[in-house]
Amino acid sequence: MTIAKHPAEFDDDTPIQEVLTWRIHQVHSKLNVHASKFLERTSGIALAQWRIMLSIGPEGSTTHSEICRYIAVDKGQLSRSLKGMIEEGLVKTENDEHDQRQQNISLTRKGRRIFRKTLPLMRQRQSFLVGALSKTEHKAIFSALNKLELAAENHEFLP
Amino acid sequence: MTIAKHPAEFDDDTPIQEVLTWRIHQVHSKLNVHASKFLERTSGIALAQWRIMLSIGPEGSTTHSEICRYIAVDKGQLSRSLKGMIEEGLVKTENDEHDQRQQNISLTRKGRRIFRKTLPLMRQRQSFLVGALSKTEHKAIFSALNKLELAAENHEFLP
DNA sequence: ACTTTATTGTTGACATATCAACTAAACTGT
DNA sequence: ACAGTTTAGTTGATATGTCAACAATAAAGT
Repeated sequence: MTIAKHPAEFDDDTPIQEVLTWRIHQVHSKLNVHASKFLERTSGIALAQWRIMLSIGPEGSTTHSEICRYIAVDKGQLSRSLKGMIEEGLVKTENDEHDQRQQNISLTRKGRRIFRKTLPLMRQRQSFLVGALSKTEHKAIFSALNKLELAAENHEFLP
Repeated sequence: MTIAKHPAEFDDDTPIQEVLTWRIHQVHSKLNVHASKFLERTSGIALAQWRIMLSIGPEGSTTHSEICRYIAVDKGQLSRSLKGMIEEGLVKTENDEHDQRQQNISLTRKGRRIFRKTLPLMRQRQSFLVGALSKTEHKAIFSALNKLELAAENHEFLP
């Protein structure tokens, strides 16, 4: 059997820095830091909060479970995040008339103000990041991500 | 100002599913789940533990700070992870003769056994994932990730 | 020599993620 | 009408990530 000769040589001639899943992990982490700082400084909100606000939208109202589906966040996590956001006055909830189990969630005036301010900034940021890529890279990274996602969901490779 | 008309429409005509950083977040998360399950089932170790073992290598010995640099993990986190791994008998430490501050970390016999078993499996997994990509996509995703990483580290876009 | 600074690793505090148990309400099928 | 099942959301337990304070040692500057 062949064995990595030195720390972080994942394959005989492939240092860990060139292992795809590792790269995704690293870049994801840095993008996260970047987004969090950016949001913190421009709007004083957390990344998780921004995603939730984006799910709700400035006018609309949604429910917990819709948000969960949309941004694929754990419902427990969401419940706690929303609690914080209500305390901060970003969102408000009211019980649904027709289904006593669910709540309609919407932005408060303050939440809307922040949303309107933040959306174009986040768009600019996205343009800045994507602007670093060529057309080819841009297309390729999306289709590559799609394929990786499918492969990761595929149980074929899970014992 | 233009505003998303509906939940999760990040840009006028761009649903959140097509926002690059969001896609990276999602795919990363699924790859993480996949890797964790895979490691759990094949070797009974956690992803963080595998990364650490990979940093140490089967023969070599390293220090905390080297591992931190290598896999970019927090030193506090690493300290705790190693404590667990020592309890589980995967790694051992001994004080460095020349520098009383640092410890030399190496795999135990058991750790080596698991490492040797796991490395080829993880390579296979990587091949499986990367095998889903075309040559073009493969090249493009790496260069795209590099550029995104640079852009994210760039402070130009941080207020 | 000796004061200052930098590095190594541990620990505490706190935020975030993941998973599972639980209650209440709504739906389903008989 | 009503037993069984599903769905909505809350809460608890536990793991992981992030950040800062700290003690011990080493290295650098004077």
